[in-house]
Parts: sequence; C-alpha cells; structure tokens
Amino acid sequence: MRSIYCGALRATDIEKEVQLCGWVDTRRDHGGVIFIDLRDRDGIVQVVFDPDAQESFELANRVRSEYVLQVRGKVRARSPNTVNKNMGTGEIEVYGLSLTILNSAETPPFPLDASNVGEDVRLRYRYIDLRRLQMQNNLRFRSKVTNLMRNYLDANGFLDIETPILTRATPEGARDYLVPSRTHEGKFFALPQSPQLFKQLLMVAGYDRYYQIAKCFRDEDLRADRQPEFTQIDIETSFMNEEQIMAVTEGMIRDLFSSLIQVDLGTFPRMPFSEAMEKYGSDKPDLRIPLQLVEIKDLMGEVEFKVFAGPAADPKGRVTALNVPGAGEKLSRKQIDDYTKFVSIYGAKGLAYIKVNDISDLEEGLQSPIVKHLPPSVRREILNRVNAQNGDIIFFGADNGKIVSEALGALRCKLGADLDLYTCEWAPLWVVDFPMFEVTEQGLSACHHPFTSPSCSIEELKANPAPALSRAYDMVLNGTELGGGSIRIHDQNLQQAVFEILGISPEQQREKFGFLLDALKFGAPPHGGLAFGLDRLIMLMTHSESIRDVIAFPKTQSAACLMTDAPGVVDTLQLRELHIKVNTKETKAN
RNA sequence: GGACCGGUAGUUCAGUUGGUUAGAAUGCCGGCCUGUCACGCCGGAGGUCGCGGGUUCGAGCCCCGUCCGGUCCGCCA
Repeated sequence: MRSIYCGALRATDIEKEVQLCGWVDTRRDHGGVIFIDLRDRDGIVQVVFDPDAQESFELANRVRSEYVLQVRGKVRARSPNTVNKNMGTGEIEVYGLSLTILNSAETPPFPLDASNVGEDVRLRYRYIDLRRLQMQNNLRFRSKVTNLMRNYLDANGFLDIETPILTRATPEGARDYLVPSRTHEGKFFALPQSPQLFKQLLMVAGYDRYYQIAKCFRDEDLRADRQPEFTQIDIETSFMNEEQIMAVTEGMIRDLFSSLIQVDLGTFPRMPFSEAMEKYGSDKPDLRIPLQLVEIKDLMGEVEFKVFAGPAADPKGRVTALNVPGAGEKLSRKQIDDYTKFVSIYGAKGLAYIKVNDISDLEEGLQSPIVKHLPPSVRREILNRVNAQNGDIIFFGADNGKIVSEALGALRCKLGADLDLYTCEWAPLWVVDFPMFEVTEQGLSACHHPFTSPSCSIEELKANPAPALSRAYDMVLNGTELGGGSIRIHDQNLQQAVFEILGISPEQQREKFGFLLDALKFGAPPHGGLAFGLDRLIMLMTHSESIRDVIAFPKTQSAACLMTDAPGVVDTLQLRELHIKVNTKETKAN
C-alpha cells in the first residue's frame, strides 16, 4: 500500500490499495452508502463507505465538512459510469476500508468552492481561504517560478546572498518603515525599500553576479498591485553592459513563460521612453492594444478654438488625437460621458470627440460638439493623420503634456479593455533611454534612483543636466512594469556630481551615503542590475486580478492584517524600553 | 489627503414611494431515501439591517458623522 495524493490517482491504479490524507470537501449519504469527497493539496477524490466496512462506516457517518481524515482504501472504477468533471480523477473512486479521523473541524465560515466570497472574510480566515484550489494553484505556481528562477540564475553563475532587513533610513524615495532601536536611544532602523546599496557594495566586494529573492518594504498607500511588503527578484552584475543584462534577464522571463505556461514571448522589442510617451501616453505601454496617440499640436496654432489653441501655444502643452476604429456606432452618448468622467480623474477638463459618419462630407458627416470650431482644412488633416474611416470615433486631449499623456494613455487602455481590442495575449517590451531627471518645482529629481548612470559624460551632464538620458531600462508586460534597472555610477566624482544636481548637500551625502561614496573610492567595478516584482509577475501569469491573490498573507488596503489584527498596540513597558512615547489623537484630546 | 462603490442570516444577495412579524438561495441542525456526485423530499434553528446621532407618527430605506472592505487619483527615488 502506498500513500498518494488524491489528484495523483489514475485509472491505472485500479485494484491497488492506497492511503490518502486530506480534508472532507463534501459528504453525502444515500441509503446505506456514504460518499466523502476527500480533498488534499493535489485534488479531490470520492471515497465510498458501505455498512460492510462496519467500523469505518460508523466513523464516516460522524464526519463533517473540513474534518481531517486518513483513509485506507481500494481504487476501483466508478459505478455507474457517471463522471464528475470537478473531481481530480473522474472515472475512479476509492472504496474505503478503514478511516481515521485525525481531527474534527467546525463548519468553515465560507464555502470553499465559491468564487465570490467577500475579501474581508477570506483575509480574516486566510488559512481556510488558502485551502481553496485557486489559492493552492497560485502559491504552487509561485513556488515553481522562484524555483526556476533560482535554477536559471544559479546556472548563469549568480550567487544568492542575503542583505540586512534592519538597515538605515534613506532620504529619498518612498516612506520608510521604521524600527526603533532599544540599544541606541532615539535611533531607528529602517526596513529596506530595496537592497539597492548593499548589492552595489557586493559588486565592490567582487561578487560579480548576485541575486536575491528579497522582501522589500515601502510605507505608501496600497493598490491592487501594491503591498507594503513585497518581493523582488533582485539582480546585480559587474562588467556587464545594459545589453548583456537585458539579455540574461529577458532569457529568464522567456524561459519561465515557455516552461510553465507554454508561451513563447519571442524577442522583446525596444522602445525609447520618448516614443512610449508620445504614442501611448505611458512609460509602460500595453502593446496588446493597437491604438496610438497622434500629435496634432501643430495644426492648432491658428484655430480660434481656445481649448485647443491654448495648449498648442504653450511649450508645455500637448494636443493629441486618439482614433478608435469602428467604435463610433458602438459608443452611446452615455458611454462617452462616462469616458469624460474617467479622464477627469487624471485632471482632464473635458473629452472632445468626433464621430466620423461620412468622411467625404466635412460639414455634415462629422458628428461632434467641437468640429464647428475647426476650419475644414484642419478637419481634413486630422482625419488624414489618424487614418480615419467611416464609423470611427476620434477622442482629443488638449492640456499640459502631463495631463494629456496620462488621461489619453489611461483612456487608451480602458477602451482596449472595454471594447476588447487586444490583438495578442502577451506583449512584452523594454522601455529604454529614460531621462536622468524629472523637472519638479523643487528642482531636479531622479527619474530612476540617484545611483543611475547617465548615458553622457560627466562634463555634458554638469553643463546641461535637464535633458540628459540615463542608462536605465524597464521590462514591461501587458502595460505592467515587471522590472526595472540600470547601469550604476561606479565613479565617485560622477556620483557626487549627480548628488549635487539633485540638490543633496555634501553634508547630506556624507551622512546618508558616506559608506557608498567611500566604497566607490576602493576600486568599484562598472556594474548594473535589475529588479523584478515577483508578485506582479505571478499575478500576470496566473491571470489574477490582485497581487493579494498570489501572496499567502497579504494586507488590506489600509495596510492591516485582518487575521492577526496587526498592527496592534503594545505594552507601555515595551515602549519604555524603546524610549518611545505614543502621541495619538486620543491621548492628545485627553 | 481626495473621488467613487459596497456593508442586511454562517455565506452570496434581494428588499418597491419611508408603512404589518425583514425575505430568497446556499450552508447549518433533525428526519426520510440502497450509488450519490449542484442528489432529492419533509421539518427546524439562525438577524444589534456595520456603528452613533438626526428627521419622522413610523427608518434596512432619507440626512449628518464615523468605522470597516474594495477600485482609483495623489503618493510609490
């Protein structure tokens, strides 16, 4: 007799004796026979007990949902020949010879086979939620992914090295999670937002190929694809340029897709950041959707329509058209109103459109609240540029460049989803040639992070930093940023120059990054790397709607754990040891 | 910090213009049924309508506040 998983049973096992352990999925009795669907991590199998197996039958009679059982039985063909497609193995069942109740169980708070249980209940009883087949599949898939990644990276000479979880707060970037120090009064550790600096120091130390499946922590507001603690596949190499790094990491993702879900991603196309913003209004374009933004700013300089002419005259303005082929008749007035509301989220003040009813008639053939403001020559040129056909609808965005890109970029994705315009299932690409800096009201800030190498010389950078490009690259899949990285700065003079441009004073440089600047003096090799968001990758590959569904114990949107009720209050004594006094709204009021 | 959606039985939901004792399905409990597999049939238990306040003769329903869950904007080097 052998122990076996339910889902592993096959018709070839008929007549064999097996031992199964699992939970009671459902129990039915009809006349003198008891049927128990036994569920383990691998599937469900039906076990039958009849009064001939007297002792077992008595026990089976007492069994309820989610009891934990050990069953010995004989595999046999189903009789009659009805097959339940939901079951692991279908045409076979196990005839129960003996039964041990390993543990009893209360009725579960929600049905395990339901697909629409409220997420708060699932999270409160996460250990039960995780029994569900969907979650079992997701977490097993996740384990396969990390296993394959480890094998791939190991085969390519990468070393798995751990870096500290208790580390220093960083001045830039996301909010840190802080941990008070007991031994150093008034001082705090921070949990790492990423192992960025440590992996660079490992390069200085001569471990020229590093990886880590690293927990990272950022105290920012949550989203469906953002948790306060999440997992990165963190990679860093010395002596490799961006081409080599992209090649090795692209190879890893391609291998994952082909061996785990039989998808050939092909060679990833490259797209400069500027093109992504211009054509897709996003630095992570979803290339499954064929729609593109088309510039029409140059056509609007002379028109009297202020909504378009204003942004057209503004150097920071943008005027753009988005043609949706064949959607003119599909979209009702109400739907267009809904899209107008949708783009207003991104700051757009309205959503102009033209329904192209008859392309040959520039007066009567264009249905639009704004077309009367445009001279016929401009109408004709717009239609030409977006390659409009009868039945199309053209949307317009006119505002400052940021708002137009974000609003129409988001609209493009929403239209793609609503109208199911997808041309393929998977669309990966690399976005490259990012700017070094972003211009803000406070001055320049780093687009990637302040350790990213520019693609120009130090002299050119100092002379004119704003337009400089960086040696950063993002891997994008279906409109999701899967990973990003860059060639780092390995020259301390260049690093100091970048800090200066970012407005970080020499004192701050010393205080926050002194150890990095020191390390760069001691022969730092040229190096660079990349980090993948593991949770997002698994989410995409398993077609999950939220990364919560691929994380065993996630937090709610308010960054709490409903199961453990974390975060919680702590004892005053504990606080005193940490030299901390809490000052909440309640204590203030008292 | 902001916008929006939701909160009614263990679970998923319905609940009309504000009007009698708040319903359904499923689950649960008891009984019946000799091969069920969404089994079937009979019976039963199960509710602080998230919480607090207000309007009203009367509130699950209207108003204000608040808490919780979710989606998004800001934020996330």
